[in-house]
Amino acid sequence: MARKTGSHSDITGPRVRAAALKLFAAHGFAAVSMRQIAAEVGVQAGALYLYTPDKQSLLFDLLRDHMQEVLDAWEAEEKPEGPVAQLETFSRFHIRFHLERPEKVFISYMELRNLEPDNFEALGQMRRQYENALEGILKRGQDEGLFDVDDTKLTTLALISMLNGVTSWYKPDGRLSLARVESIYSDMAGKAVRMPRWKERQRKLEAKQAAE
Amino acid sequence: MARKTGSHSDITGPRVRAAALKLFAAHGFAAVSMRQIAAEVGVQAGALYLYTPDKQSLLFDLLRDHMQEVLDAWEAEEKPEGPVAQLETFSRFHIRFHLERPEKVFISYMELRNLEPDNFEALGQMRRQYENALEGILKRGQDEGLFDVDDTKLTTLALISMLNGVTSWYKPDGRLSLARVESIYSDMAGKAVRMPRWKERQRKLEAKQAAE
DNA sequence: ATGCTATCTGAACACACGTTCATATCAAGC
DNA sequence: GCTTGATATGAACGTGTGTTCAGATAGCAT
Repeated sequence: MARKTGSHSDITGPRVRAAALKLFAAHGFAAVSMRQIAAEVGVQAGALYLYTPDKQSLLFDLLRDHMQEVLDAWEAEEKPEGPVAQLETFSRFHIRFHLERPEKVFISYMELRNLEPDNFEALGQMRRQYENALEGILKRGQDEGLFDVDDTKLTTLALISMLNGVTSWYKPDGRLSLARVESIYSDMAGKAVRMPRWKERQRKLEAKQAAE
Repeated sequence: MARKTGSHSDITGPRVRAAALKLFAAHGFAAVSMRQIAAEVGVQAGALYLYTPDKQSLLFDLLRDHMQEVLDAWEAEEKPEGPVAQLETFSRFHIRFHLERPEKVFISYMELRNLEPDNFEALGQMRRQYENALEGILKRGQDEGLFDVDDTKLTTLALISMLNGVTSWYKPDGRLSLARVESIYSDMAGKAVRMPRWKERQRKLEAKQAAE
C-alpha cells in the first residue's frame, strides 16, 4: 500500500526534515538512525531516500538553511543609527531569533563536527559572515570612542557565546518572559563593551593636555 | 600473546580513559566505537571491559571526575575579599582551568544528553553546585550595592556561557596569550555586572532626598 | 477503463556495533 | 621450575546500521 490519500512529495518532504531536526536535536546526529526518522514520519526507511541523497545531506541542509535564514533575517532587520543602538538591536535580534528556533540553534552548534570537511567549511564561512556583522558594529563603536573593547574579534566571540547560552536553559513558559530576557542580555552586552564615563573624561583630559 | 612487558592495569586503565576522552571530544560519544578506542590504546576491544563495565560508564566517569576536579580546584583557590575581586578571581580561574582541559570541558557540555537519566541527574547537581559559587558572589555584590544585576540566576548562566565560549576558539599557540584572554574576559564579566558610577550617585542622591 | 508515474513498501545487502567468553600468554611467588 | 592470577586475544553473539531496489499501490490523465 503506497501513496495514501493526499500524501505527496510536498507533504512528506518537509515532514522528513522536521523529524530529522527534532531527533537530531534530541539525541544527536550520530545517535539517530534513518529508521527512527522514518518512524517519526510514519514511513519506511527506504522512502527517505526519495527526499535526501543520504543522511549527511539531511544534516547539512538543515544547518545551511538555518544559517541562511539567520543571515537573511539580520539583513532584513531595521537598523538604527549609531553603534550603541545597533549593538542593542543585534543583541535583541539574536536572542529573539534563536529562542524562536531552539532546535536549529542547538544542532548548529552541536553537530558541526559531524559534517564532512567540505560541508564544514561551507558552514564555517556563513558563520563568520554573521560574526562579522557584530564585529563591524564593535569596530565602528571603537572608532567613534563609544566602546572600550580590547580586541574586537575576541569580544565578538565572547558576546555571541553569551547570547547563545540562553538557548540551553530558556523555557517559553518559565519564570522570565522573552522580552525580559532580551532586555537583560542586551543590557549586559552593552555594559560589557561600553566606554566608561570616567575613562572618557580621562581621555578628553589627556587630549587637552597634549594640545597645550 | 597477552601481557607484554610492563603492561599492567595501572598503565592501560588511564590510557583507556585518555583515548576515550580524546575520541569522544573529537567525534562525539555516539560516533565513537569501542573498537576505535581499543585501537587508540593498542589493544583489542574485549580488553576494554577489564577497565569499564560498559561504554556508558566510560563517559560518565570522565564527566563526573571532571566536575569533581572543577569543584575541588575552586574550593582550593585562594579567594580575595569583596565581591568585585572575587568575581575577577572566579572569571580568571574559570578561563584558566577550562583552557587547560579543553577536551573535558567540551564533552562536559556536549555529551550530557547521552547520559542515562540517573547519571544525567548526578552531573546536573554538580554543575548547579558550581554555578552557585558564582551566583553567591553576584548576590553578595548586589546586596552591598556593588553590582547592578537584574536577575542573579540568569546573569550567572549568561556569564558562564560567555566564559565557556572561549574553549570553542582558543588555540594555545594563537594570537593571544592565556593571560591576555584571562584579562579580557574577566574585564568584560566585571563591566557587565558592575554598578555604574552615575547610577550609584543617583542612588545616594535619592536616599538623601528621601531622608529630608 | 487503462496506462502512467509518483510514491511507498519490505526485503535484502554488507558491514559495524557493544558485549561476552573460552583460551592464551606472561610476571611473579613459592 | 611450577603454579597461580592478572592481563590480553580473537572469535563469536545478536542486533542494528545506511543504503539499494524490485515490486506494489494509488491517484491522475487520457
